[in-house]
Amino acid sequence: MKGSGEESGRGLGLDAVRSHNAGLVLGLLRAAGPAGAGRAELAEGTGLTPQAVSKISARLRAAGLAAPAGRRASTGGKPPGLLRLVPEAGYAVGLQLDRDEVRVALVDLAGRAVATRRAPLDFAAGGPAAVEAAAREIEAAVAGAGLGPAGVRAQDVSLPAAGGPEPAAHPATATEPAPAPDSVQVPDPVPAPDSALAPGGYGTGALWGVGCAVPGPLDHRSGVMGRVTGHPEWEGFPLRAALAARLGLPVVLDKDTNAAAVGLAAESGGSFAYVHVGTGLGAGLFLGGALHRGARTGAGEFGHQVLLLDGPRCRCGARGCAEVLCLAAVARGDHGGAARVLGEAVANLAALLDVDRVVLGGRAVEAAPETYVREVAEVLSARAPGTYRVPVRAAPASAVVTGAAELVLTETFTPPRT
Amino acid sequence: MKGSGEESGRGLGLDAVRSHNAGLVLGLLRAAGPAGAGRAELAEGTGLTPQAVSKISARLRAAGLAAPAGRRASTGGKPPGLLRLVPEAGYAVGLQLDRDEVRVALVDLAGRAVATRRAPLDFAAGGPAAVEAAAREIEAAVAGAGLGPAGVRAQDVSLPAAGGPEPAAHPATATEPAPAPDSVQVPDPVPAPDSALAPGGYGTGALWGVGCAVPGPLDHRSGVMGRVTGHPEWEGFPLRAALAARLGLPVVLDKDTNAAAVGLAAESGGSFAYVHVGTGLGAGLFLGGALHRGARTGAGEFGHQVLLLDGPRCRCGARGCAEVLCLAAVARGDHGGAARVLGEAVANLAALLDVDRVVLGGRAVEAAPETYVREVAEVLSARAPGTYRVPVRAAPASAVVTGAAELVLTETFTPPRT
DNA sequence: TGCGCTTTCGCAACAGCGTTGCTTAAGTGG
DNA sequence: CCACTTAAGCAACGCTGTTGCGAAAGCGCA
Repeated sequence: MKGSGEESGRGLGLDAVRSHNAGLVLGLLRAAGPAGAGRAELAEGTGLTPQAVSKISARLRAAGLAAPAGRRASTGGKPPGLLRLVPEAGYAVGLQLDRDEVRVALVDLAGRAVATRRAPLDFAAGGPAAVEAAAREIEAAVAGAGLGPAGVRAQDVSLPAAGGPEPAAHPATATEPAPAPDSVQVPDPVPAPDSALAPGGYGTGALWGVGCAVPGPLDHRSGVMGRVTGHPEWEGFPLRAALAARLGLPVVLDKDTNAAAVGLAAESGGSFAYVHVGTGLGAGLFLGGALHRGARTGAGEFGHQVLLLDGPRCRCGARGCAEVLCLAAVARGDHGGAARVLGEAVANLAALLDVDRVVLGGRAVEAAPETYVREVAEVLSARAPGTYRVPVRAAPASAVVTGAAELVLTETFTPPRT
Repeated sequence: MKGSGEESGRGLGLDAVRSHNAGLVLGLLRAAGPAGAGRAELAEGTGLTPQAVSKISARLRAAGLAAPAGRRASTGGKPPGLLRLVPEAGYAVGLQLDRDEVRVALVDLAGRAVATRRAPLDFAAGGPAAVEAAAREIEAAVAGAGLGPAGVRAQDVSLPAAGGPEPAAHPATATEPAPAPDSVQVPDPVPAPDSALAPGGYGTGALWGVGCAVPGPLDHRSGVMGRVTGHPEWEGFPLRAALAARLGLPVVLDKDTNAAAVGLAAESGGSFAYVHVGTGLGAGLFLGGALHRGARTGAGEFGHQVLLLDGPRCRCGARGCAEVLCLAAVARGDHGGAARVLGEAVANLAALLDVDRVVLGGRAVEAAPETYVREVAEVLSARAPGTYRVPVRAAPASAVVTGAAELVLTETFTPPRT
């Protein structure tokens, strides 16, 4: 009955305030990286009082999510004590079920993948088989990283670091209280969306949940699959519930394009579109600080916009869709032509939504990233009404898996708007 | 320094909680209409405790924004006391500056226009002249309705009701404390976005502000005009500041399409697109409970999406824009053809954003509303991927002016999501 | 008519949020 | 060596929604 917003009623209580502000501070800490941030800049960045930041920081330190990170040089007074995020305080699993493979990424709170796996997948075998295959890959990744039910703390294990080596510049008073190393707490299987920072909730090294990214239509709220093109056997399969039951973890289900968008938003914020060129054309829309899923999780159906009235017929029934034009060019190996068609479609989108930037991804883009970025940017600047140029870049191939993990982490972090 | 969110920092405080919850209750009261609503359903609708609703209601009654509205029949226990919105507790001015006329609507808290005016406007005369003309119309409308600096209370004056007669069904214990009838408080000229409900803020019958809707590009945050097509003399004109200085009232500036969308959202909520067919094609996007303006108030540039690659050249420089195709048909008098082109563009939009419904407006639509609604709905259902059909309807011709006033009122009311 | 039941609703006490006022700590710079 | 500056925390405060409980008010059955 409290402020934990159901869906229609969204009355706020004190807990909502605490959760929001803590998420804001965590978002800033995350953006600050291992160097950490001072309380003054946290206060500046959040609009809160320094004293409020102190109280929130104390709660975060008590929860093990933040730790002191030394002091910065003085600017004439007492040098500020820095605070940093403790990345190994929690992990999220990113799971990508694609048409031919399954990918898994174990991601820490800083957003870094500490373990990744990929394996072939027979998508046509249907939901239960895919759940089983995914669960095995997840368990292997978690076990390999030294986490999971066995209960070994993360920092005791040497992990195959994905990124570069961490700049170990913490000459600090490492007062990290080293919580009881005996067990790893697994959160409640039922998702508790905004109570992540309740005192005592979660534990160091715990798995916070699984974010699952799949292509095709689905319902985000219920976690049930829709009619995946070419795979009618998936329609109506309750993928989220099946994964949650199999793994004993909270699961968030979303389209692959949405997962990538959420992941990219954690890096840079703002409002933008992630455009995916794979089996079809799709887009993830991050607008005004939040992902836009639409009324029925159908937003981002970007490929079936008509670009050429009376053009060739598309599998969707219409004529001259961007998808049929673009994929025909890809099939010919004409990435330049595909990119120009894509550019027109993206320009339509950019004009309609006034996005800050555009990020391209998907297998076709990975095949020739420079071509796509160049051609799309070209069309965009030719079509832009004013002098403003929308930046275009390509996403890494891992954007979807990593973003899937971010679906879980986003519930705790509130990214600072840019 | 408090929770009144600037732009980047959005730390919440108690005041934000109060403001949000009060807005939620006011939104429900507004939706309930003159019949009023019981405390239990307000608690249900907000997710708050009945006791919290009681406290909030007491504040609203003290502020004059809500009043008792009798009792509902018992369901076996003590009959609930009803609460209703007091529409005459405040007014907002809606101002529409179009290319050939100025329109003004004085709107009460219930969203009803209690006075309207329209007059020719020489848009080419530039900003200052338009401001002066608009100010005169506003003053005339306010004086005619018995409000304004003279300070006559609204309920003492017979108003030219725009809608039907109000169903006077209030057999209640009218305990309305009748605040001092001597003066009408005019709010601070500097907008105070979310402190509208501070005890003692605003007064009964007061003007809360002016919402100004104009075509063409502008910056919502700064209130400065951009390059209006065909009227370069408007570029850079600080319309919001000029109006605020001339009128001594807070002013909100936005595109006409956005104003209409906000106004329509107040009626029915949800997420939808308002599509305007006038001098150009534009759209107002109400997504996920909030208007989407985009990074530079440029969202809704709906007309310059390319529908026909290598089609006829548009004034924007591209080829085959929806606008050039649609307006060519309108110029021929071929509303059916224009509507079908519009339908394709709307279908692109609906697929991309997964909206609940589409509302059509603008002069071309007013000329043949049934044709546009029918043809657009036809294209939409032909292109819809699933069985879901997006409802299409036409907006009244007053949608933009009324919505402009709603730009002001929205800061106080939080519409319940649907 | 009387009594039990249901529902409404407000008073009073409460826990928890960020804020304010003030004190103490820990550096820099003349 | 002593102002001066900046940082950080303790304590009190105002305010939020919440909880507990009792009074008020109508229904329905004996």
